[in-house]
Amino acid sequence: MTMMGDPLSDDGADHERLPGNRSRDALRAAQMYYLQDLTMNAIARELRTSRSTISRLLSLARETGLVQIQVNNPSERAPALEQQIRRRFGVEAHVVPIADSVNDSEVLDRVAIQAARTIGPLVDSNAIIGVAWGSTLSAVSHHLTRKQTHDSTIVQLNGAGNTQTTGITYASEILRSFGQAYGARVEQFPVPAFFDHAETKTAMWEERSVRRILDLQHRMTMAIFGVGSISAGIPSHVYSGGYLDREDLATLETDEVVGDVATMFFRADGTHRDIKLNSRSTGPDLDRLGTVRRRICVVSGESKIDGLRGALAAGLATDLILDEGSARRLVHS
Amino acid sequence: MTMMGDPLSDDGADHERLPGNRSRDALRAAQMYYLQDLTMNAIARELRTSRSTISRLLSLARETGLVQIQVNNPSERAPALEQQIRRRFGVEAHVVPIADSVNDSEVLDRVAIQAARTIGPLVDSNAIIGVAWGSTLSAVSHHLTRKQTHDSTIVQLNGAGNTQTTGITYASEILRSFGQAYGARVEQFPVPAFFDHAETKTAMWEERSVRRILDLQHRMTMAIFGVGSISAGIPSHVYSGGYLDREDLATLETDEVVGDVATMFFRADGTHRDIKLNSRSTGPDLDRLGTVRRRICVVSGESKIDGLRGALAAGLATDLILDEGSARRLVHS
DNA sequence: AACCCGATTGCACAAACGTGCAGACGCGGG
DNA sequence: CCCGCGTCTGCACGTTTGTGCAATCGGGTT
Repeated sequence: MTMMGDPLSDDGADHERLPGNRSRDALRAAQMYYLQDLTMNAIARELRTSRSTISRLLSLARETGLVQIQVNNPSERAPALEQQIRRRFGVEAHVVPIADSVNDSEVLDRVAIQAARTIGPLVDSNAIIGVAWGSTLSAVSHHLTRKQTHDSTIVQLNGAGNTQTTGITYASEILRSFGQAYGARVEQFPVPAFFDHAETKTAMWEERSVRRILDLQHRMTMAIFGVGSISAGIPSHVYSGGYLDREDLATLETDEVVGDVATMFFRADGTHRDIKLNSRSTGPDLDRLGTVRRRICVVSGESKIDGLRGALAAGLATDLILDEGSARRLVHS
Repeated sequence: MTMMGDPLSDDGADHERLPGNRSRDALRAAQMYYLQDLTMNAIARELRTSRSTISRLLSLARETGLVQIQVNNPSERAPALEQQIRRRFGVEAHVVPIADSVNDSEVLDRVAIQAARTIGPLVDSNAIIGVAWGSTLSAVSHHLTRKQTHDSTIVQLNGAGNTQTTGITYASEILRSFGQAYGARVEQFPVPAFFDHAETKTAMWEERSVRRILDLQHRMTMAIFGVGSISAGIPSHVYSGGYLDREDLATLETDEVVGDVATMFFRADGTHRDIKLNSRSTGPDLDRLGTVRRRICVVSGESKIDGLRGALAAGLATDLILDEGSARRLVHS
């Protein structure tokens, strides 16, 4: 059989180019597949192309957010764990079901996928979304599903430079993914994670280029972050990646820090007064963070539980996405 | 391998019975399948059961509305046909893509499936939903996806009795399906489709039992109906099912009727003054119908196009779900 | 015209999935 | 206790779907 030119578009009138003619075919195919329950074979016959093309069109439709699949947690009779967490900690919990047997890196991956799909529907136009960085957020960023929005902005929550690398590529990759998925502007925060001297921070915070970012953060409608936990078996990026020296780590211990969100530290009871490092950290003021409408915390792995407890005590999150094992440990003790 | 008792519920604490323990497993499975992209095999291993069970659990999850798949029509750059219809007729169009080659009964079926899935997301709690009857609505009713709502009511739009059968079973099956799918009360309208004497209707309309239904109809928040078309190749139920005698059909012609919605007739220009049969019909007053917030008209098959044109001229619908062929004929002439 | 390079297609095969069927289970009645 | 009946399970098979690969297309450049 020989080729024929673009057999799918049989209404060949207007050739608008940007939306991609392909995406219209994807919509057609998606309607037939998901709304009419035809098989790919049937669709292929009807659109005069091969089944594999349809398979690929459907992939496209899913990836670009044309098709949205949501699993709704029928409110009241949600799984026991989620209810308990909501009652005890006052956050909306999304527990990711995972058997205990799976290894940590797979847990992270699966939590990340589900987090990405849970976040998707919550994003809407004109949003200003603060995004932290770290291994958790990195994993999430790889699985975002696309969603078209107008005039949205992704803003970096805290600096990422350190003494060894500028950290820029790592953090900016994460931001870029978010921006691309939601069609949003990306605003990086080009400062180190920690200043060496608090005075430098004070000075920088007066710079107009910095104030622009701070202003965006001030107007955030949504924040997305993981937590760091000092006691973690595998310590977070922050505690091992060359951001802090021996002396810094010592002051954290003295200050009874249990964890951090976006490189701002807190204690087990949620307080953060007088924690020395915070005055040099570029993360958002935690009191102010607590006023953001929607604050989504993603946690994977039981080792982060101490940090998580602190973050919850501090009321940093409105929504919590975490694996089942951690959820169990959170309530069962 | 031998059986073990209920291997899926490993948290065997509370045995609430009504929600069905099974549905919790279905939720778990659905999350793993649709949100974490695991294969059924992997899920089966993790939940210690067979892949086929997972397959069935997922079916359940879809049927009961635990999983909702929606294909969104990215607003502005919607297919040309839908835009044209919206502009020319002022209704939100949902065109069901179908090649011209398929036969009429399959068209009906596929329009019905897609209609059911389009309606689903629009239904919400405290709704009062008026539902007509006819072959189109019957087909739709077979494909509704479940959705939990509180305090919703399904109310029959027009009587269904005729001289040969009471018509009750047919219409009531449709209503029952809707009620079950949305967890709603069902209010039947136990009157014939047409009274023999207009005075009887007037009298009945004063009865309290009837007034209760009329009152519900008055407070409708949504109405769902097909259209009848007199010129249809295959005439609608109404025109051939023993509801009307030869004389009635003659007066329709005299009155220049082109079609009906819920057994209320109208002309090509959308008017319905002085159409004699309407005074004996039990359908809703068309002027009043036009004030319902959401009015969904489902049409399949090009033969109904004349009736449809009349209905659109009368402004009876806010949303129109129809097959591609009809949509094309609607705009291309 | 000849060439090249990335995008797109259909093919073929492997992986994943749906479903009829027969056996196992739980429960109530004889 | 045994039997019957409806429900649920896993198996086996056929169907449906994903994907690496080679061929083809389109359009831009030398």
